[in-house]
Amino acid sequence: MAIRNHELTEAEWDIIQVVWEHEPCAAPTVQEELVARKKWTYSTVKTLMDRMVLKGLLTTERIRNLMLYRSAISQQDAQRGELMKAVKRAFGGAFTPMMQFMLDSDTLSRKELDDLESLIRKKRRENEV
Amino acid sequence: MAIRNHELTEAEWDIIQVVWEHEPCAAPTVQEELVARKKWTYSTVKTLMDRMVLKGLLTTERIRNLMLYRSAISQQDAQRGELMKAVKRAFGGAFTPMMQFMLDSDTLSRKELDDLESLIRKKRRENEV
DNA sequence: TTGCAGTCTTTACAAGTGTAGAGTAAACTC
DNA sequence: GAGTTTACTCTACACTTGTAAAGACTGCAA
Repeated sequence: MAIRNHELTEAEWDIIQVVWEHEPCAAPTVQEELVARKKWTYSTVKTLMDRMVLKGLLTTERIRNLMLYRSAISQQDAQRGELMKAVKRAFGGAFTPMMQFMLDSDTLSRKELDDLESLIRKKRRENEV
Repeated sequence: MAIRNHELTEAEWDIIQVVWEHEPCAAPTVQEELVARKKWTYSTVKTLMDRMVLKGLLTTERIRNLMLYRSAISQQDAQRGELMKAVKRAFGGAFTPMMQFMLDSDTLSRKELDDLESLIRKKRRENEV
């Protein structure tokens, strides 16, 4: 099973996030969940979801005449894909320059810096064991 | 001057990177630089570049009958935009979860972890001064 | 002064993305 | 069982993105 590059579009991100939270779920559920933020009609959501099935991002199961959707990729995989894409495009594929950039460019708040440092410490302790 | 969200497409990234390196430069220069990797014809490159001018990503200056291009956004801005987009889409807009993810998911090598740690130390020292 | 080399302009087109209306079918309601 | 609701299917359309051919212009070389 190859490591596939899961690239989601903006709209697909909105949808799959609702699916992760509610799966298995039907298209109307997703639409209701998103209508406030996105003002999408049912048709729009349903079309997007069906296209995602074609792409292998969601799966369906028909129960009588209700269509249930599930995610076909994990949140982790999608997150990794998105992150990789950014690193590849903007930083030549290497993480260290990206880190460098974040640290140098006031992208991170002081709090975030603190958090990051303690995350690393923790990680390091785990590894040493 | 608002903080614009500079979102570049894949092809636009390829092009602007050459422009950053050579600016001011003409379209044929960019095409020659990219033809090995991308196999784009002159027409393709020129079309992409002109669209980028319309979008405000590049600027032009006509010198006699040569068109010179310059980037209209800095590499930093573009990098930040790309990073922000990923963080926004995949991690709810917060950096700490993204860091957490990288540390937890074997996205980073040991070397990268080391680098990161020393980057942070350095940053911290600078801040304390 | 005619043609060639280099550059630019115009136009096009297929695939992907966001968006949705209209029609249909099943199911609940009275 | 007829009407209303709910969900689904089919079709469409505009915009963006990647890709490029064809034609036009211009300045230098012979």
